[in-house]
Parts: sequence; C-alpha cells; structure tokens
Amino acid sequence: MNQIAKEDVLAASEGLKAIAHEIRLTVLCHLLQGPMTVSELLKATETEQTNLSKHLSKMRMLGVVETEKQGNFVQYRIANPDWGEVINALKKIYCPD
Amino acid sequence: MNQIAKEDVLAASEGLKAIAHEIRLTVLCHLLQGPMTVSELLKATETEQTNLSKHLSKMRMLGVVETEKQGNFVQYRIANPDWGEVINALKKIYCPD
DNA sequence: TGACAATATGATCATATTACCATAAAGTAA
DNA sequence: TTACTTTATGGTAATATGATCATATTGTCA
Repeated sequence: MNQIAKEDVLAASEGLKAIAHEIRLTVLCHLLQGPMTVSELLKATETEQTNLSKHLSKMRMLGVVETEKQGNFVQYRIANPDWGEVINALKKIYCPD
Repeated sequence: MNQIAKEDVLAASEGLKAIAHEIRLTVLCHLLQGPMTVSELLKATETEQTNLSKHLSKMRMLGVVETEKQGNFVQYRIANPDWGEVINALKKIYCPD
C-alpha cells in the first residue's frame, strides 16, 4: 500500500483468484493467442463441459474475460491484453528454459 | 499448453494461489521494496499476528518467499525477483493512473 | 414444428480456505 | 533461572471452492 491503494490490492487479488486454478490458467494462456469458442476451449482443457462452463463463468464475472455470442457458439476473449504480461512474468518464474 | 507445459501451468497456478489473497498480495508488494520482519509486516498489513503468520507460512510453503532467522526476528524476502514483473503487470490492469 | 448442438445453471457433496482462539516454541535479557 | 518478546502451530467453526449430476436455455437446421 506503500505503492498500491488498498482497494486496488483488493481488486487485484480478486483478479488473481480468477486465474489461480489449473483450468482457468490454461484457458487464459490459450486466449492470449486469440478468441476461442467454448467448444475449442473444451478440447484444449480436456475437462467436462459443465465444469469448464463454471470456470469460464467465474473468469467472466471477475472481469478477466469477455464474451460474444456468435450464433450457436460463444466466443471468449481476454478483457485486458495486459494479462499477457502477467503470463510472461509467470513463465520466467515457472517455465525453465 | 500450446505454449506452456501442463506441469508448468500447474506449478504456476499453485504460485498464483500463494498471492491471490488481499493480505498475501499486500505482503508481496511490501517485500518487493526489500526484506522485512514479521513485526514490520504486521504493522503494514494491519491484521492479527496469528493470521499473518499463517499467510506467511502459506507463501513460504508455496515457494514465493524465503525466510532467514535473525535472533528473535524472522526476516521474509521474495524468493524470485520476477514476481516484481507480475505485480507491475497487475498494476497496469488494476491501478488507474 | 421437431430434433439436435452449444452453452449455462441449479443442486449437492466433498474438500479447501480463512479467521480466530489458545498455546507452543525459540530467542533475549535481567 | 524467570520474564518477556517474537513467531509459529493446533483446533475449530464459518465460508468458499470445485466436481459432478441433471436439467435448462438458446440457437440452428431439416
């Protein structure tokens, strides 16, 4: 708080909760490459439809992703491209070269 | 996983859990300025000693921070400076200029 | 219209997280 | 040694999270 306001820390911690899960982090990584439909994310995450749907819902409610309905499909995209920088920093920490 | 191995995604999501909490994120932000003792963090976070201690313990077990005992005090420090980049990215997303 | 495909939601159960209390452990100093 | 300070740990209760089942919603197409 020296540097960041209390309310911003709270908001950021909520945002972190939105991606602090194996499936949701996987979704985020994929969406960084571009928007994807639920069906595509389903293949990518190898989980149950209903389970993925809940994770996507959580990410949407916490403002990390946005959706756009396209006919029968729903396309998900990252709400703020700066999440890419978060992922890049995580890669430095967790992905050995 | 296109880009990140499954095991790395898992590790990163665990690391994210270590900071996806208001108190723990506050601790991380403070430690970015340099090592601090528990007592100092206690003042900074304005929480109960026993509560903070558990949060610190979690961060340590998940490898985000390290400790060094100095007499009666315990000094905490960030294990990997790259967490600074994570915070900077979060600032872009959550801290309006 | 009916059948089907894509996605979301409600209910439920198991598990995890968190805050708080009491207490323990470890170091210091008289 | 005793008293005190600093930090950690065990127990517990409230709440949150996650997986799974069944079902609903919405849109497409024949």
